[in-house]
Amino acid sequence: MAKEAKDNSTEEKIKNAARRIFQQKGYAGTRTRDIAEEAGINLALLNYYFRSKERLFDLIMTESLEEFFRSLRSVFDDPSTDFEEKIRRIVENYIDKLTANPNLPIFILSELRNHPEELIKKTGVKKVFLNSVFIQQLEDEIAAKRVKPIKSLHFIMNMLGMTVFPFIASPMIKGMGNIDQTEFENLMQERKTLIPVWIKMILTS
Amino acid sequence: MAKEAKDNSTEEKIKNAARRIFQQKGYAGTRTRDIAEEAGINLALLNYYFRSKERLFDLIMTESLEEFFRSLRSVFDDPSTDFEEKIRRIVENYIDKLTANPNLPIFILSELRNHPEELIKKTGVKKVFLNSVFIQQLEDEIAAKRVKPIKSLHFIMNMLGMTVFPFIASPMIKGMGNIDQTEFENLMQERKTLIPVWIKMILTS
DNA sequence: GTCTATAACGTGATAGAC
DNA sequence: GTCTATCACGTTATAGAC
Repeated sequence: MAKEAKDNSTEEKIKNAARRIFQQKGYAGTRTRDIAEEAGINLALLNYYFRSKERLFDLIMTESLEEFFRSLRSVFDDPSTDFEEKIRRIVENYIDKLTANPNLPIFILSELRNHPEELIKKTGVKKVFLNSVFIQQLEDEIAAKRVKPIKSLHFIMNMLGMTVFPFIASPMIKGMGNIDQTEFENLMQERKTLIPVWIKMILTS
Repeated sequence: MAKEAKDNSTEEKIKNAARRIFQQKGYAGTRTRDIAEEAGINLALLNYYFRSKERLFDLIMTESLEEFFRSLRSVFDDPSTDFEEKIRRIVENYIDKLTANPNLPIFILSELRNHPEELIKKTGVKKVFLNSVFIQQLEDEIAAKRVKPIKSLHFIMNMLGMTVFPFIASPMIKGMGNIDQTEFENLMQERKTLIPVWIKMILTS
């Protein structure tokens, strides 16, 4: 073997630790010592590889955004699926990603509070949504009177609200329903099929 | 005048400054010096009145939770309004409160990440929701077959998701739609009447 | 590349004059 | 009650040996 597996290199170990802790505690709440300990390395190595806490954070944030929006963009702009199929895929995609990584949305949205303009740019969020095939298909459905008129932003807020909000509020939801993590995840699996049905009801009834 | 107006007392000035900054930057991201400056007083006074950053934070958090859940609880448990009326009032109540205080949900939910158990207790969230008149009315509607069966938690996630999520994600929403704060608030006003209609569609169509 | 030791700095908190 | 000055400590970052 000429090289180590990427995941075991020191650099990757630090990045993985940093990702976990930054996403859980946010930038200000994270100490570089925690990252070093989580990575099983010495604190000095963090600065050796990444120069500073801030640069490491920017790297993690950029990768998180990139990784999260890339797959969504591919669904939004897939010309080979119709409107309803896209809804199903988007909901499924989000629920799978957030089940695997429940802290991601609140991490992104918390940090967004403090650096809105700059992070919005990085997400490329305008291109992903406003000019997407998906939104065009929604407008086509409305024009053809196959669905009732609705503003694109209202539609998006409904779909993302129903899908993403439960993850953001999961401690609250679990408290309200007296359920544990497993039961919560089961509910979210149910929502994969329920949300597209509900959205269709909103658009047609 | 025997007493100063409450809002102008030094103690209140510090509390108001602390509320603004804690809610915007979170506990870890806030420096006591920022609070002092925002309040227009000296740093030492903060400790004179509130003993420590942590005690001041606990006070702000407790009051934020209390203030936020008290009015909701009164709607959830009002025996004089029917099911549909409660939906309208809850949505309206949330949208009004969050329009006035948009940082509140992400503040609470971010800090909840780090102290779930303890904050859940303070909210009294179990009593507010699970045993509320509102949820009982939902179950009655289902039993009487006036609405289709739906799990209470799914129902709550939908209602809160549609209502609260846009505020949490507002920088993202504004970026997506290329809209400013005023247009965003107009959309939220529209949602006051739209969301109850959408929820009804989900329950009956 | 990796470590130990430490410098440099920021932040929460307090002492003490007024 | 309010201020200035300062302490005590924790954290980021670096120097330097290996």
